[in-house]
Amino acid sequence: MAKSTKTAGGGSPGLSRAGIVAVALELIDREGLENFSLRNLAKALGVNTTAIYWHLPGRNVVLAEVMATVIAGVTPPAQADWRAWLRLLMHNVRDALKRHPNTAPLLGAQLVSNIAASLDLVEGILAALRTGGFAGQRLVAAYNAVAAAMVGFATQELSPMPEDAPAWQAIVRARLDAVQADAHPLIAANMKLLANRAFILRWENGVQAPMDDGFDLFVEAFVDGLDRQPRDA
Amino acid sequence: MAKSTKTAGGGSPGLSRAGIVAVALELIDREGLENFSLRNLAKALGVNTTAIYWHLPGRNVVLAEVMATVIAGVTPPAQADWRAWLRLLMHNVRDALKRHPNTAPLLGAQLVSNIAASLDLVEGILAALRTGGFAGQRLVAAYNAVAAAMVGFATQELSPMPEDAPAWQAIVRARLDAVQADAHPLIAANMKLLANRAFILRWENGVQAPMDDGFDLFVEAFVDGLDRQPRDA
DNA sequence: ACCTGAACACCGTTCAAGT
DNA sequence: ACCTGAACACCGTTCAAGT
Repeated sequence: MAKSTKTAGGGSPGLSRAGIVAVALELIDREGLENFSLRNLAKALGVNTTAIYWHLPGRNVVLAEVMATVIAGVTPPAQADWRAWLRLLMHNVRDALKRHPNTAPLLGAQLVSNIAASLDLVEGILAALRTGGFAGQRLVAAYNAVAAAMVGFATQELSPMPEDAPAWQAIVRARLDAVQADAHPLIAANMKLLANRAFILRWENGVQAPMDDGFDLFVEAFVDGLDRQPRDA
Repeated sequence: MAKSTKTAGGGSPGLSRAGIVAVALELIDREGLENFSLRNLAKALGVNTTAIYWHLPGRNVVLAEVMATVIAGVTPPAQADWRAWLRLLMHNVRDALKRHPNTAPLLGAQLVSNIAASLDLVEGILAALRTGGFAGQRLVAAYNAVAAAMVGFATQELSPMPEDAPAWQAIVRARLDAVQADAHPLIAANMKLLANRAFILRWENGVQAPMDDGFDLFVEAFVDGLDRQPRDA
């Protein structure tokens, strides 16, 4: 366990903001968000914990920067088909989170991570909706609906499981085994299709048990429905 | 600061599972999720921290139970109009989170809280979708889409702000002030409508700055769009 | 059965001090 | 300018001990 030469980028002096964030993301990918701490991060960097504070003001900012790198590049290039653009955006966000699923809880649930999103993304969504005919107050409402839809499915699909997976699996399975056909007929009738494939009834997250069908339906429904809403306030 | 007689329900011996959870929710409502700890909870209960462990196995279970009480009662009674049922469900979830906004991050982003949802809710969603004509694999896909839509908007709208609100507001405002009309024309043109009213461009959460228009459009778009999707796989 | 008390192995952040 | 070291005020959880 030697020190130094661990800056990931290979900067000359020692630490750098970008290097710290890169190692933080590696650490979260490997060990999970629950096990991430500035103390562990400092250890991985071969440095004293408090050295981080010279480059970044605190833990929340580190996490915001981590999320910013995760969702960098999700904004599709402009195109005439605004519905296709929105679909592509939603898929890009999900794909980005799939690459770093342990960061999923940081997106959406924390206002901190709002700053992670670029203004180009905001402008892109507004441009797509403007092409679609939305303006004024309706443009803002549609923007908020898109922003929510963009992260709503994937953050839940990919949210991490409890630490002790086997115990968790046992609880959910016991719950499913106890389902009575008279009280919950549709759950009972579709048990094989639902078990570990549906929210609330699963014991693995989207990494092990992807919900592609549900996501595709969600995207199609949302974009189709958005196109059917009135344009002006 | 006397001890005992703080069980909220007024149970005879001392602590009770329900009493602990009730006080935990009060504490989170009052002080926020960031400042919630089992040690604070024990103090509020007038008891040693480790006494909680006799009634509940750990922090995560306490939080799951808290969320269960928050979303208890969101499932609407069955009705013939399945679209109206879904709309009502989505509004009920949002209303429940509005009553306890500090718990919003617990819902959706944490697989733990999955167990907070009742099987009646699952059965209700399946029944509504079955009435709408969904079956088999498409039923499961539609269920997952509904489950995501149900919590996706509200959890983000109501997610808490960073602890030091003024500093946060300053950062977001500075970002908005720096918007250039040539680089981001639509943001610039709609600045007054967007500032503090849109995701990424706000500095207050849904408690201070509700997003009613965005939520209503989200609900209408999703339900309309869902009704337009093919029913069979 | 229900709770206390001590202990273990951690946290984020501040601040003076080094180089 | 950049990092170390000590210190402060916390955490969740385990486990033996009390009553």
